[in-house]
Amino acid sequence: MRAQRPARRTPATDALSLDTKSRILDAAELLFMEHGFEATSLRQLTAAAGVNLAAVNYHFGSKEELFQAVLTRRLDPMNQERIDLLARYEREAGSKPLTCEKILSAMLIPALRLSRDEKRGGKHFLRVLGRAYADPAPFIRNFLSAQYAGMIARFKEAFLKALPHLTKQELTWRLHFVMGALSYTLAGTDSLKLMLQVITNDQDNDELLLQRLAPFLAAGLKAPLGDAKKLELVSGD
Amino acid sequence: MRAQRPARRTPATDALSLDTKSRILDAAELLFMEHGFEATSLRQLTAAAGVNLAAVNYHFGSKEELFQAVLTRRLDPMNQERIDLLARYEREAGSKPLTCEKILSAMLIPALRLSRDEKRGGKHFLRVLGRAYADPAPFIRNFLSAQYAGMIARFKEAFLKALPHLTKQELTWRLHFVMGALSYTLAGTDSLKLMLQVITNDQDNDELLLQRLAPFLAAGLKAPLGDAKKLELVSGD
DNA sequence: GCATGATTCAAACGGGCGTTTGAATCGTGC
DNA sequence: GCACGATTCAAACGCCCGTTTGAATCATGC
Repeated sequence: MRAQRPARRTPATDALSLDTKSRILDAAELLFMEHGFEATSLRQLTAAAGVNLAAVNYHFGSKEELFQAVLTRRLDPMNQERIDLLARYEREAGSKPLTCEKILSAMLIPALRLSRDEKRGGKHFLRVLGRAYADPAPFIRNFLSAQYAGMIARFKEAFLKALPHLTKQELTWRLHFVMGALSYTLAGTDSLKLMLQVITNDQDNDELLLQRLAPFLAAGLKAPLGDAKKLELVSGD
Repeated sequence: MRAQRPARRTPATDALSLDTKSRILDAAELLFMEHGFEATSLRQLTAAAGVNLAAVNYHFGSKEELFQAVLTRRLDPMNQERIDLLARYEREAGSKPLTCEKILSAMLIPALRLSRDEKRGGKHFLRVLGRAYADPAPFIRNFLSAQYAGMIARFKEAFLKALPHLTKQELTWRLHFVMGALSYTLAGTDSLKLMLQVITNDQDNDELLLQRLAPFLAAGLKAPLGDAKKLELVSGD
């Protein structure tokens, strides 16, 4: 029933006359960001893409598979870029262990590059991704853990060398916090900016943002092990 | 059309025979956590609560207003508890400024208390909340910024005193990161635990978690101001 | 220039959605 | 013990959903 892609291409003179598949992916990226997965209907999506309603099921199979395609289109290259950058840093450092900041850079820079690249969906995609992290739908959760498993394992190994005072378990938690702050920050809904009264007119916004995030995360990662007595559920007064 | 609450109460001998309103709120909290707002239908919700389909519209007006009621029921007391705890700490400290860790405790402890209180919805609510942070629906975003404005302003003021080396703007960003790591962590979907291969059998899970989160966040908040040259978008090799 | 398979299209399918309605029931104050 | 407002209930309303269908159109290889 599904087709192999034929060799046909529209002459690339008009940037708007892309593949049907690409037009669907672009419209989906935008609308999933604006309204979320559940609240975006295939009717408004195909209308925005200028394609027939049935095209999504024809090219992607289902709405869920379309969502996974939206994610994988950007996420696979970004995570590969992270791994490659980390490998390059390690090569350049020779036998010396990388600093925590350097490893963090290998995580943040590809995300920042993507966010600034309007031709690759820019910020739209990162918002969709940040929202997907919090989505309880099983097909999303399974997809994301599969997508991230390799990259996370690779970076955990690198951080372990850079932070020898941490146990494996402690590092796992701290990486969890890092991912939290990162996804929350990159997904950055406007309401939260409003909530914190951040002024965000600037276009180089994200660059400034990551320059602030990196020292924060590096300090957190390097923190000494906690006393396990700092937080007490004191009830009486 | 809407009614004032009458004095009627079922005899509290049976914990399951609550108000219709409370039963709806409890079922909504659970289902919104499991499936999200959009993916939860009023039919399954009212069936789970054991009430008539029309009861949601009768008691709350609409599905959206029900969602706000679910949030406000827990969030208002929790944020008030945070403010009160901070005030108590300040009183106890006299004229000395609070430490960063102490202020953080005032933020984290009420959340931890709530998360461990099964009678107040326990973890369910915090997941709903974490997910709401990432939701693009305007009615949710406006509601959340209104709910948080007072609490955040109060804590920002306290942190400013504890961290005199930070500018107001820098602190705003760091609080943004703190909220990100906190909400992501408390919302903690299982997929992310899976992704990071965290073993989470323990029931006192959340307590351990916050004991790890607090030193991480404190270190991040106390970090020296960044160089603004650490992150470079180097492209060539 | 026709056969073939890929793609597009309009239309319809069955079903679930949030909300409304108006009558039945309940609980209380008089 | 009755009147009245609060609450519950079954049923229906109108609408939009994701998906499927089968015919029309297109692009290509022979």
